[in-house]
Amino acid sequence: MDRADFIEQFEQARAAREMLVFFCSCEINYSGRAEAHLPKGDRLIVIKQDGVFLIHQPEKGNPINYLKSGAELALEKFEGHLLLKGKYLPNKEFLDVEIYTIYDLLRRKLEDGQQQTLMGNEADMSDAIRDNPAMIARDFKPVSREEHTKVGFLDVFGHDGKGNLVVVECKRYTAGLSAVSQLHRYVAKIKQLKGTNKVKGVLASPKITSNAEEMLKSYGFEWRHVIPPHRAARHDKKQQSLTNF
Amino acid sequence: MDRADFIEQFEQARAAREMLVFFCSCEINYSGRAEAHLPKGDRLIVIKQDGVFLIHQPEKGNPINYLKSGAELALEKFEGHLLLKGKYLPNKEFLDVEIYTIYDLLRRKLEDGQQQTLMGNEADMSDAIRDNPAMIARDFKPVSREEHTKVGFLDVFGHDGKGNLVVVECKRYTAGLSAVSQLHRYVAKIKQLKGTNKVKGVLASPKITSNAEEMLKSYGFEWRHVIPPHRAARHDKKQQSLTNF
DNA sequence: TACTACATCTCGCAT
DNA sequence: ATGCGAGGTGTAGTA
Repeated sequence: MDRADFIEQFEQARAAREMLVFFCSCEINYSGRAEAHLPKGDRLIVIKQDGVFLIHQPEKGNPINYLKSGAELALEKFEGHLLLKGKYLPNKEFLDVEIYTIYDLLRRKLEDGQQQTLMGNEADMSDAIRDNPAMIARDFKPVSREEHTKVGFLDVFGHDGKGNLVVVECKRYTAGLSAVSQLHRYVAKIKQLKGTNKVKGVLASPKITSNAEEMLKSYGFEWRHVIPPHRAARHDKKQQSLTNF
Repeated sequence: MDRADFIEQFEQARAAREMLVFFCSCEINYSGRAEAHLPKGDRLIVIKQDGVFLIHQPEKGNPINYLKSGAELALEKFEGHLLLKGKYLPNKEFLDVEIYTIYDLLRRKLEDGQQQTLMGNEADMSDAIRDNPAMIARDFKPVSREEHTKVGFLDVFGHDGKGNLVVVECKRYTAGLSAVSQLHRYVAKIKQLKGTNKVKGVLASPKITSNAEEMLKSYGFEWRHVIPPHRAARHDKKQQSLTNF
């Protein structure tokens, strides 16, 4: 594509707050949270209406370079080719793209005010536990869920019939060492805050690594095998009837 | 764009392993690690040569829906419109896109074998500490760096002149509670493994949150103010001469 | 703004 | 394949 034509398309797209995507050959320098350089190659460049700036290589899922929403963009001529300069000032980030060839370009105003509905996240898991406290223990009485406290963010918090406070940490996937550390932190804080040692820690997840289980036991905590609601719905019909009502 | 034309373009692009991007109006269902639904709206769809499948709304940086490299795609007619079905079998993930209108399309084989060079990551930071151990303590002697052990991944490990083992955990940015927990885990493991209590924990980062600092002190650990190399290069000329050699 | 934790996290590396 | 931790993580929610 002709250089002057590209400049015009770029300016019009930005002025109209349209989405702009193009294939090009380019070389990239990033400076900000790190320093990075990517030699010349073919890429897809996406510029969104809100300033989001994405550069994708032909493989792999993540953009190789990017700036966040709110970035400012400027296109200028530079030593016989084009220089597309992006900056995101809040983080002092700069993304400079030397563009050698523009192959193809699309631009369009996209209309989309929709939000995704999602189920099966960690909040849904703590919901299920609150509604079926027997998952944790016969005598477990949850009193709060997803609560931000001075202690931190407790997934489920309650007590049992023996005068123990109970802290439950949920993980949607295999719980590892960091999950145990997190639980340990919460339990320690609760002990300190309430001035008691009668605090139990429970980790609820569909799976746990052997190292994590060992560490969990060394702290005197317990693990409960809990399958997140949406997966229970597909893998276990009985579980579904428990968790979805 | 005409439906039959789109089908042909899609099939050709996939057969030739080209990158394919298009604007469309669509409705999306995802099932796999969670269950999600996104009502009809305008989006950018990107299909990469390796099967990466990205759907972007007109704002925000991350794709609203996606499948990873290796996904299989199939396009079929469905009740008067088109259905683009993606599946990623290793995780039993399914991404179905009902396409109502195709606005524009680009496809091209992109040639790019380049890799990004990056400096200023955590490894560079542990390098700098290894080369300037006085950053941690006058008498600190590093013996290893970036080492995978049974204990975990130790950024810098060494000893001081008083017979203490020293574990250093680096963070490129503000260290929070989880960084302290991580350090605590490493120190505990080292104590257990070496059968000694003479193990010191040091957290090195440019910043630390107040809660994290409090927790750090309660464990008897210490914090060192360390600026990652690439930022030191821009903010402190003296630091540059130390760290870049 | 600072702080915290989730994420359909992704990715690389080592076992 | 699993385990583990980094990431230019991004993003949401709260104090």
